[in-house]
Amino acid sequence: MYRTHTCGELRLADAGKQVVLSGWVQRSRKFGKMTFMDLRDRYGLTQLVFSEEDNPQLNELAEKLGREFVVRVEGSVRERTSKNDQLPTGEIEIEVTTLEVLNAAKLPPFTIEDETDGGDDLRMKYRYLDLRRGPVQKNLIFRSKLATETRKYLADEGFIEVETPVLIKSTPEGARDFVVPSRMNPGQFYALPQSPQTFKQLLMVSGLDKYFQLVKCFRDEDLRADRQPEFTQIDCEMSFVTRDDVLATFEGLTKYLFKATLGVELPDFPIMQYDDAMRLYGSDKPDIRFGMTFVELNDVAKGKGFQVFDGAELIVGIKAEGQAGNFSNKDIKNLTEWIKRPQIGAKGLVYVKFEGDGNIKSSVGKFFTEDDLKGWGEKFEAKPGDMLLILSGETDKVRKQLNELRLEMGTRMGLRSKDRFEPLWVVDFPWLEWDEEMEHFHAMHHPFTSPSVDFIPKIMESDEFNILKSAKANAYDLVINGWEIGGGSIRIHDRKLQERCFELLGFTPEAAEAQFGFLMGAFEFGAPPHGGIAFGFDRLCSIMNHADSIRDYIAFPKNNSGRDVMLDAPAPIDEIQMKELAIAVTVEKE
RNA sequence: AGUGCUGUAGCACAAUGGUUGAGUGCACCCGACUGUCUCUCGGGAGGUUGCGGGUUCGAAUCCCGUCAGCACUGCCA
Repeated sequence: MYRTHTCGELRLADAGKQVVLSGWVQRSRKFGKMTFMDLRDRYGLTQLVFSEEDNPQLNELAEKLGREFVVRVEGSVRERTSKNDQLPTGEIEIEVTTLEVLNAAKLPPFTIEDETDGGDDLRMKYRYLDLRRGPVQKNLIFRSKLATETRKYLADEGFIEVETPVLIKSTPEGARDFVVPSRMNPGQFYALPQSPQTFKQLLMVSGLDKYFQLVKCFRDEDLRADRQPEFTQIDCEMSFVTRDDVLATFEGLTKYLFKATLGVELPDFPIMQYDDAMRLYGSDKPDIRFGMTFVELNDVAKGKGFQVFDGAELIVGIKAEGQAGNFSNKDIKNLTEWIKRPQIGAKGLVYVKFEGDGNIKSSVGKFFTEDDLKGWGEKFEAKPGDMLLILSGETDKVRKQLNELRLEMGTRMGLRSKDRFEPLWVVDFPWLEWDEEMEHFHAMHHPFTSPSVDFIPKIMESDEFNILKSAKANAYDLVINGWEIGGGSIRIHDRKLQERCFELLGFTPEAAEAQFGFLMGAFEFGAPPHGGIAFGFDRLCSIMNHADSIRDYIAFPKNNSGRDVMLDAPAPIDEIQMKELAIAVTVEKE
């Protein structure tokens, strides 16, 4: 027998028991004629004691054991003479009578401790050692708990989990597909799903009514701290529902998950129009933990002879409360440099300081009178001590830039508290987006998203650009603290509307039929109205725990360039394999 | 594809805007210690400064290239 107990469970009440423990040697401390050793497993640490006087051979063997040796010990539990109140098992120790080395261990490349000395890349190369560390195990345990609670809630709500295929068909729309060659069909390829979208819609046609799946999805796009090429979604679909039915169900799920795993009671989720989110926050995923909403100045700042503003499509600013005294000219200059970096790309930054003594200072003081600037202040309800930061330019760009500035100022002013979760729904996204370069529309969400009911007749009948562009999608995103956690929509379930949608997206009827004929065909056999949502599961784990990267919640993640550094994958394959698959490599590396 | 930061001992980092000896901490090895638990104390070993080239009397340091890691932009329907 390898063990009667784990390394985390023995207490003072167990004193006197004969026990068997197995685990890894965390660290040993030689102290004169005694040796203390911490034995570790997933459940905790237990101290082992060896004494040269009681058992010289055993003590000598114990002294030889290095870090991470795997051992099995027999012995008796006894009360410690000096206790350790930092440790759950700190009141007891094991007086070892038998010590068996199950496996020796080389010295690990970094210390396997909660506060490791290893850097990220080294830890990823030896991820199996990194995963021995408490904080990393804690993350995976959290993830497991979140998955269990998700299944529990959705099962109680009557959802059934259905597995959908991983080898499917490539579609050119949207993200790049990972592709798998077919040996039995030379020259042909499967694709890995970016999401089980069409399958879950077909399950609705089948009458399964409420479907969910914790499912791996794949996208062959560049990575970020919050983006991996393979990731997990809580994928759901429901029949005979309106938007508000879906929102209610998944607001319920989100609240339940926060309560069950973190003990956090979330407030009710406000619903924000996409247009308002863009106008007030410059983002479709606003961080509403703090205000500092945008105020537009076109009506009061134009026509005064300041050419930058006069030529701008939009003049818009934020108010940094009480910051007039905190930003020197040098600070403002640095902030201006920051926002002019190519990643943000603003042309310049205008400030107005309403100083505590009533003076007004501004970078555009020579173009505007004090009354002008006071007028701006009124729009912001600025008080003495406040500072305005103003950008101008093309509407879309300037909103995006000011969004970055707002978030940066929020961070600097300590307004983005990690203790608070502020969820909201963003709704009524545009249905179509005009692509200037390609000169055609593409779906903002995806081509199966239904337009809002009011727009359906117009879309079916009109080809007028402005009507099409103004159409709203019956789509919704869940945003928490400025992170997009999930998104979904009410789907199209009518063949004619779906055909019209593909037509607007530039598909020929033949191309639409070739790619999505199976779905449109299904719609003709009694498809119910339906809609759904998908949550980014990895992302949900990381935001719930304030992690910087979703990698912390993925057992074996890929690095920045999509490589698994532990496996050293991807890698070339054998000539024989290539031949069998009827494929050839034409370029080694670009 | 682009921009930025980083690369020095097993690990984390230091070394003036160029020259003398590339150091510190952790880990490791040896020794001392009967109540340690971040033990303590004494001693020791450990380096192609990512790689290639250039400038110079002299390069970890400056220049060019390259590779790798990270962050961001594009991209992610």
